[in-house]
Amino acid sequence: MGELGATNRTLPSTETPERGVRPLGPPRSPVTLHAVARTAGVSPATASRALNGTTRVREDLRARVLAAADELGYIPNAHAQALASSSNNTVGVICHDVSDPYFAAISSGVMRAAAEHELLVMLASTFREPDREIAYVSMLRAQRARAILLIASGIEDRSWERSLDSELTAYQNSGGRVAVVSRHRSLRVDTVLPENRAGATALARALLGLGHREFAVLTGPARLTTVSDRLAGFRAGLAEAGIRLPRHRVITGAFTRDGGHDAAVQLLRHGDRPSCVFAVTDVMAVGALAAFREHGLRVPEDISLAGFDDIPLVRELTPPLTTVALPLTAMGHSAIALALRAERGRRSRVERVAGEVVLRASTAPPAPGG
Amino acid sequence: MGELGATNRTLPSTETPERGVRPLGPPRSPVTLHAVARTAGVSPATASRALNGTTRVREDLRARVLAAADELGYIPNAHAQALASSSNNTVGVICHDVSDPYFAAISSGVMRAAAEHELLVMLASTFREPDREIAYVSMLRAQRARAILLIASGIEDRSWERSLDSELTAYQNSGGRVAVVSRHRSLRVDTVLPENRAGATALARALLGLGHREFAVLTGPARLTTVSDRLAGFRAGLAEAGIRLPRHRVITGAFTRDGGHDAAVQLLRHGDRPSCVFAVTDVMAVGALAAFREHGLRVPEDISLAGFDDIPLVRELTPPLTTVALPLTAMGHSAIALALRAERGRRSRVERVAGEVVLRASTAPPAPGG
DNA sequence: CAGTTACGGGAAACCGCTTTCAGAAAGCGC
DNA sequence: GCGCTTTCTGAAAGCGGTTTCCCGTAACTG
Repeated sequence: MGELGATNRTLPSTETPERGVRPLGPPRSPVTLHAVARTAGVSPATASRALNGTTRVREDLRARVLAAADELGYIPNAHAQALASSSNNTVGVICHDVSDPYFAAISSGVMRAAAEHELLVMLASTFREPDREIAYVSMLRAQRARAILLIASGIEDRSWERSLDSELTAYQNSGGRVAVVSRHRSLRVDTVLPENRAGATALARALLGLGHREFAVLTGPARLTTVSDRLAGFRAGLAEAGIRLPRHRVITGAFTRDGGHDAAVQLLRHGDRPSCVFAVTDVMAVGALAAFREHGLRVPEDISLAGFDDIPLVRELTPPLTTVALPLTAMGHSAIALALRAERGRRSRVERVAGEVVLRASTAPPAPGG
Repeated sequence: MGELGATNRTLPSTETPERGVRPLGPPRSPVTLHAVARTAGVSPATASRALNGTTRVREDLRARVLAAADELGYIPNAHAQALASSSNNTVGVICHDVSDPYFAAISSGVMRAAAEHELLVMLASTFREPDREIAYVSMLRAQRARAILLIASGIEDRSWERSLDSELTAYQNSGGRVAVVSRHRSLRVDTVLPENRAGATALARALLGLGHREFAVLTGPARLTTVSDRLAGFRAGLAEAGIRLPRHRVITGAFTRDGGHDAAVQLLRHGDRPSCVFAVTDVMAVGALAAFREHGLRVPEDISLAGFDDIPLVRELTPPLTTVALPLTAMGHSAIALALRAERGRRSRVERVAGEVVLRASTAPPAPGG
């Protein structure tokens, strides 16, 4: 493919005989720093200094350079800059699925922080394929990204995870910074981690406070600490009231809306119905809510439902969802801050963020006859 | 809310003089192609060729190079590659707000297409600040991105839009490709454009078919063709039944959930209530639904509500929203395809995608006593 | 007024890779 | 066995900047 000569208007008959590709202007070659320097009547070195302000430059020269740059429409070549200065201002963000509202909320904070720091964000979506995740880390390494953010990135397969870890370690050894949001990792990386246990325990207490005694939990892949912590925390909360969670009331599903839906369906198939269901993520809860409705159950009259995360969407549901609210946007923001601060020679560390139980209409005291 | 510094509990003593920054491995300098070539006993040129497969290389040499690269953990420097070959594989995507579900759905397709083409996506969020939009185009120019995608990017201010246009044109003149999704632009750019008029007209017909005669529309900024086309299409549909839309029944709000909410509130303040409301985007409809509920109106018993776009979220609402469904993910995918195809010397063009009316429970025949 | 010092600008090396260009080696026909 | 192609390989010239190093000049010192 014709990667070169991207601007060949003059090639008459190579490809199809289409004409008029370029509407206006000649195929002028890109304006380089040298060109700017020449029209300003200074050396490239001076032009560079004037543009970047790294060193004092006589005011009149500086003005001439700036004028020339402006006149020529000079745009520095970021690749050349990166190469020469061996530094750049890009960060990579890797997530499973850009359309997941959980990710969207976090990345909103990431984008804000990136804007504040004048960083360019390279976003990669793995579609939950582990090899893709590794490939992206590799690509970001090639780009010499200043930091890589793994958002809610969990690989369930042990061996894939190993290669991911080694890739990340290699990246760190070459000076890169890794920050993980909302996942525990064995690596020494900056981490923004919700208080999953405590949050789930608090939620359990709140639900107990409503009078519930019969619970079920819809969980995700057990290997993820997010799941196990929330489950453990919830169990701990129930235990305080002497309540145990029977095995058959813990249903595992995929970490998606449909996973929640299917888990809920499976639960209902049992016949015996808990009075209250906790889905370990809001996204799963959304699916569960739909499933309950399909089965003719009213929430919260027939069954209470609670989630975790407080993605914006759950406020629009009917009924709005009780959940453990996490400052998702702030978490994304923190991740960048952490990674950047780390650059200044800090050792990696974990920032824990608390969740807050928000009782909404999806939970209510159990029906008397329940 | 405290977007910054969310919850740092672990701060030991702010800027303490920490040691032991690099946990393992010496600060080995990055492995270059030359190093690979040296350990393979060939010239850098050959190493490059072996790695990239641009030219035939004797099999044993090729093997040695590959082995050396693997052993040394060689990762090419993308900047150097880009500089030397004056080409790269990055595309830029500019949107208002990454957490907007409309964007999320589209960008999901973008990411998929990017993965297929082995492209790296640089994502920029403008937060609806026009200067930011321009700044990002400039940054993407500096990065020599192969293409820039503008997703639902509309600037309401004329003068800002002019500078954006000139920036984009300059980019095109230097060989860049611009693709716009879901916005009409005067520039000669590749465009993926929904059939907003036809979709809205079809929706109007469907609503008329339910028996409605009293309508209101919640619109966005009038300068955006998305808005004006949908409004005009809706009007045209109503006109077929001899119905006109009174001025006071067309309320303008921001293109957001809250904008829809506020517009709905404003509408209700009028006292006289239409039997059916059309929000020009689903996102606005979500806000409107909430507003109706706050005012004690039942949807669809008291008032019907329809949207446009079919973002995934509206299926989870109660009632699910009637809307004009757009293949959002496919649109994002197309945008990349369009931009890439364009590189091969095609002139820019417009791809129109049809919307399909999906009647859900948020619309019903008007109440008899209406 | 001579001797330093400080300051700012230019030449050139270099960042890490790709890609001509030309030469060496190998293959071929006669 | 000789001359001509055909294949590969290596040397070297960039790609477009940044930055070191050095030098000329102006400013400062006694």
